[in-house]
Amino acid sequence: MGEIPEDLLLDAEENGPPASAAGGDLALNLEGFLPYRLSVLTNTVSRAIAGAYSKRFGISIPEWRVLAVLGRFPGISAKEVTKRTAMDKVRVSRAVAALVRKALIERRTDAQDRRFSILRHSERGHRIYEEIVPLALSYEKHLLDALCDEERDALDALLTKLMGKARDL
Amino acid sequence: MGEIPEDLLLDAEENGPPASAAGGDLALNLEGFLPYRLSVLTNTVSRAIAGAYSKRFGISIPEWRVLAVLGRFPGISAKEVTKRTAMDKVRVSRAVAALVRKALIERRTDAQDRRFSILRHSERGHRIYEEIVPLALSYEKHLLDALCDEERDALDALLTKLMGKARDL
DNA sequence: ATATGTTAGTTTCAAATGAAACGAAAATCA
DNA sequence: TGATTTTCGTTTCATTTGAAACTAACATAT
Repeated sequence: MGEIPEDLLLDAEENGPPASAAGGDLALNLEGFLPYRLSVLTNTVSRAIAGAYSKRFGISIPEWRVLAVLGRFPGISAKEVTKRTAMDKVRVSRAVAALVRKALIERRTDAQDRRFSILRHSERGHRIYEEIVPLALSYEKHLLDALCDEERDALDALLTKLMGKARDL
Repeated sequence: MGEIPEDLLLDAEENGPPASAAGGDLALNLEGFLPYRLSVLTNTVSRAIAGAYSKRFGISIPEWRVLAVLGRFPGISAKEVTKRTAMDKVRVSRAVAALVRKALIERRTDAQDRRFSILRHSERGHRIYEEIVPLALSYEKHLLDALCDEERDALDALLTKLMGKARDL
């Protein structure tokens, strides 16, 4: 997404009101439109975090996600990673391939069912993981610093509710 | 992003606890990690809305965003679109080119400063815009149906606060 | 005036993306 | 047993993406 404008969430009328307000009462002002606000916030956050590790460790966002989920669930298959990261299988496949190439994870084949892979951190991958986790957590903490305890609980509940609704198209 | 797993925001331990909890106390569980939750929610929402118009009207998400912002601010330049959509100038340039090609917007050159373009809906573009706006709004309404009035106000405030924090890396 | 710098917008090029087709392994059915 | 279907994961291919280089127009400084 690139540049984040300085005035996105500020006064929408700074450049004068729209010349025509689009027909009737229907008008969509992007600045206040929930899906749009979510999108801008998410991209801003993702970029900030990625910026903190992508250059330094030479890994992409999908690669970091795989590393992150393997930190909590060592030994799971690519299919499991798919479910736990909400990435599609092509992305996971490529991220896993890249991490194997960089020797940050190890891949075995499940002897019981040879369609499944068994993925876990390599030693070096685990060290990198342990370096990135505090970065990620501290950025999350930075974000949450804006909120008091009640607000955090409210946010948690709101995101859960919205996610529930978003799922049923 | 593709497939959204069914159990993403549910019990993280359904497949048994992690074999090892990643060294010390630092542990990042993606399911509860705010940036990740935002990302999944945003992608789910964006895809749902895009699905409602992209096939039917043959326009992409960036194109729709340009159309949307021109609905509220007819006659602005590509630079202005860039600021109001939070898209980088390359994306805007291509979206504008595509919309011009499809005759959904008209592009003139500002006589005062010939570097600037002047963009506005064509008749056909405006009709499409007026068809999509209710779709977008109804999806937003669907999302917000999950919340009561107080929750909506809370969400609004929370997003504003988070955006403020997200901006200062 | 002429040089230097800045801004709006486009193009280039290499990388990321995902739908669809694919191969291999396992499960189900005959 | 052999045939069909399903599942895990990879590959292919066409599209999308964005950083960097570029052009054109304007601004500023000398």
